Amino acid sequence: MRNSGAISVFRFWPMNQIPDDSDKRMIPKDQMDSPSIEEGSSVGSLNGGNPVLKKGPWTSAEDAILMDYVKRHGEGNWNAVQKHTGLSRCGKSCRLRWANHLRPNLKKGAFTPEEEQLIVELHAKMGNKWARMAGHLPGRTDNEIKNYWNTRVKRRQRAGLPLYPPNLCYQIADENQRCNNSSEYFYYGKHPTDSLLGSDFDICDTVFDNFDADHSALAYARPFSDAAVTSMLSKKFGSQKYFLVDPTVSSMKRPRDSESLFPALHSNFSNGHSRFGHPFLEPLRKMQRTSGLGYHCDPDPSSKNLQSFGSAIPSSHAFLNGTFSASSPSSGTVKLELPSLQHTEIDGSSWLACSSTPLVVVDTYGESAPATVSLQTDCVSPHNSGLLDALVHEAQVISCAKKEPSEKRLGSVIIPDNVVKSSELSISEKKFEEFNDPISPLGCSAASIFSEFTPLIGGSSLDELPHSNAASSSGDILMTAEHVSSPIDGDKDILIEGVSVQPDAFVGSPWFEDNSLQPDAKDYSIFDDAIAIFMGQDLSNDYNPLPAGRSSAHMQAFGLDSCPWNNMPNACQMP
DNA sequence: AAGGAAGGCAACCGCGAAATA
DNA sequence: ATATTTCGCGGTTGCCTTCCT
Repeated sequence: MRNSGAISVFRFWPMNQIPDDSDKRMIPKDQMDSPSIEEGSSVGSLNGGNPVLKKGPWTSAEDAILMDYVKRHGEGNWNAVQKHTGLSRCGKSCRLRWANHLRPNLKKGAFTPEEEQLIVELHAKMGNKWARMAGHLPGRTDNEIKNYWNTRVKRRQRAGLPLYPPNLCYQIADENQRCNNSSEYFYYGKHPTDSLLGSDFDICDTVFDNFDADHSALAYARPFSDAAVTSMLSKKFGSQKYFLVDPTVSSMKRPRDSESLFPALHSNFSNGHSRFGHPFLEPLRKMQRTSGLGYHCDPDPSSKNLQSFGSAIPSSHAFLNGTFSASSPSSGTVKLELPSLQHTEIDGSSWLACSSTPLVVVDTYGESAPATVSLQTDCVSPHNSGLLDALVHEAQVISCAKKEPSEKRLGSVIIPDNVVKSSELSISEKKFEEFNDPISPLGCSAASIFSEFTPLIGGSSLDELPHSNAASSSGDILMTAEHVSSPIDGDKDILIEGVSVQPDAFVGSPWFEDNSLQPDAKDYSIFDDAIAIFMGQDLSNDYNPLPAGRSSAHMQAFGLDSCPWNNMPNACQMP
């Protein structure tokens, strides 16, 4: 029994995990001396008729017993395992062991780059739905994926990199545009609430099949079912599971200071202004209200500007990295579960009811009284999804609303006219060329964005590519680049980077519909806003020094001497 | 070489949904 | 219809290994 069982077990172990003597290595010290841990001794001892269920690492003998049981009885009815075999393991533990280690066709070992990419994409769309993600990765377990992701989060946090590759953003953006044109934007249920119930959120299995490492040919990406995701997320928010804020990780374990990791956030904290008036931040507001975090709820509507967000909302990384930086002076621990590109709201219906929800738009410049605007977006807004396409959609909304400049009706975000007028940011093709200059700081920085999915030469991990390498290796065309410079922590500039994309990614999109030949600065500003969100780019840490004159000129133009985000779109205040 | 920190992995726990009695 | 059981998922923890100082 013991020998044969052990042999059969070993078939499923990778070479580096053969559970021979290593079993003992894994045994906690307090169990090492216990006879029950020895091989073949896992048959439960009875303690007053109730077997003492064993915990901790499994021995090969236990594995053999479990496998033998499954062979005979099949999977399921895990609680019966202990009864039939005497194995001192609870059914739960048996199921877990089987699912994660013993079942056939398990793929062991490190994830391949393809798998890693797939995980990233899946996570961008699904969030922390490990089991579902595992369904897209044959031979991989949810636990494996989960561990991989958690490791990735930590690793990229340390590196100050966004969790999601930019090409994901464009893939979604491009696809959303296509779907928008075909009137099947964002949800597929008969009614938004159908999918809101979370019943029919399915990721198209073909989405990632053709995902190419060089991201030159973006596969069809079915747009997210934002409502379904909303359901998922709202559930989490409803249970106060927000982003994970782990002060120990964030403030103690990070080798880099918090500012460098979440510079945008930091800058927001520093300046009290958020760059993004994104409604997905509202849940965090609520969270803060209840958690006592830094958010100051100002009852005065006139003060409902971005300062509220600025105090605690990570404008980029918090959402892009899936974890909330504790660089903020948060005094408490708030759990923020969400995929990096997802946001949600506490009340899942609030955003869906967008058509009837007036938004109070506050001009942070104080040049106009708060205005109530009606959303002119499609009723089904992606705001609630928090996914990539949601952000893209919002940017598109902004862009579309631009067509009505006199009313400043921008859906959910208002771009102050004066920003554009005074920004000197009209980007010409010449500027593109300038920014595309690989020598220029921006060129390098922008290109660095794409490091993640830039094929490595001799590298083993997609995560390890240094920025500088990517800068030169990226052959993408830098479509837009915009500097917004402002002193951050002294002489640091914030570089709001343009994004290198596939040239056709936005051609024909609302971004350029009206100004395809000479896109104005507003388009790019909007575009970059969204991109900056997507990228989670280390806006202040990955900054690249600008030429002094240029920098100062922009600073003056934006009036950013004291606040780098002053020119940012005003937030819409949800009632 | 030693100690500590970080990484990585396996397993457990709590909760909720589904199935069953 | 209700209570109980089973199952599955996601979050978290603990331990070992590896890396760094």
